[in-house]
Formats: sequence, C-alpha cells, structure tokens
Amino acid sequence: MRIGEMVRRTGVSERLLRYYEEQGLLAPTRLPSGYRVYTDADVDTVRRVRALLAAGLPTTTIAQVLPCIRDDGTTLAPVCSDLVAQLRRERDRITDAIKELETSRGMLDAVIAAGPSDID
DNA sequence: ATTCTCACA
DNA sequence: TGTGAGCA
Repeated sequence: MRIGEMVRRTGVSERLLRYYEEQGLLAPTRLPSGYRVYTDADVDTVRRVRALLAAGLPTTTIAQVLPCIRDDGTTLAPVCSDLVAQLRRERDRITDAIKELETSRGMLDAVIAAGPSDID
C-alpha cells in the first residue's frame, strides 16, 4: 500500500510517517516513481512506535528495539541482549514520571476539594 | 488525484 | 509537526 492508505489505517499523518522513516523506524520500499510502498507489517510497526513514543522512549532507542521484537509482537529476539539494560533504565525513568504525576494529581485533588462548589 | 522533496510569517 | 510550493 502507498502512504495514503497508511494514513487511513494508522491515523498517523504523512508528515510523521516520513519522519519515522527518516528516524529509521520504518523502511518502506520505493516504486520506480519514488512513491513509498508499505506492508501490513508496517501498520503494526507504527502502532508499536506510537506506544513506545507515548512511553517517552526516544526514537533512537525505538529504532534499536523494533528489530528485536518478534513477529508476535511480544517476544524478544536473541540479537538484543545488551538492549535490556538500556530498557531497564527507561523503565526506571517511567517509574519516576509516574511518581511525579501522582503528586501533581494529589495537588489538583486538594485544590478541587477546596473549591467553592465543585460541580463539574 | 497522489505522492515527493524542501523550506518556514 | 503543520503547511504550502512546484514537480512528476
């Protein structure tokens, strides 16, 4: 499929799709016309990229992780053993982020509770 | 009609 | 990351 269908199937803009490619997250083939050609697997890849990006992982790390994810989407491939250490650090960073968000929520809860008439 | 690259009030 | 220009 070409980029137009990818946009429809992933909800990701052409701009971003091309950006992901630039970052080494996607590797569509090209038609003699220069048009990009994506596969069904690329649709799944974009979903994973979105999830990893939402988790705060930098595109450079995602580019390293993607080739390690088995086709089933859960298992890890053997070629990426050292990557586990890096991912553990990312995991810790996410844990800290959650902690910060929890305190922020706590502050908002206090402000809301102190409000005049908390209708909405 | 679609996609491509490049550039930025 | 959006938007628009100028092509193929």
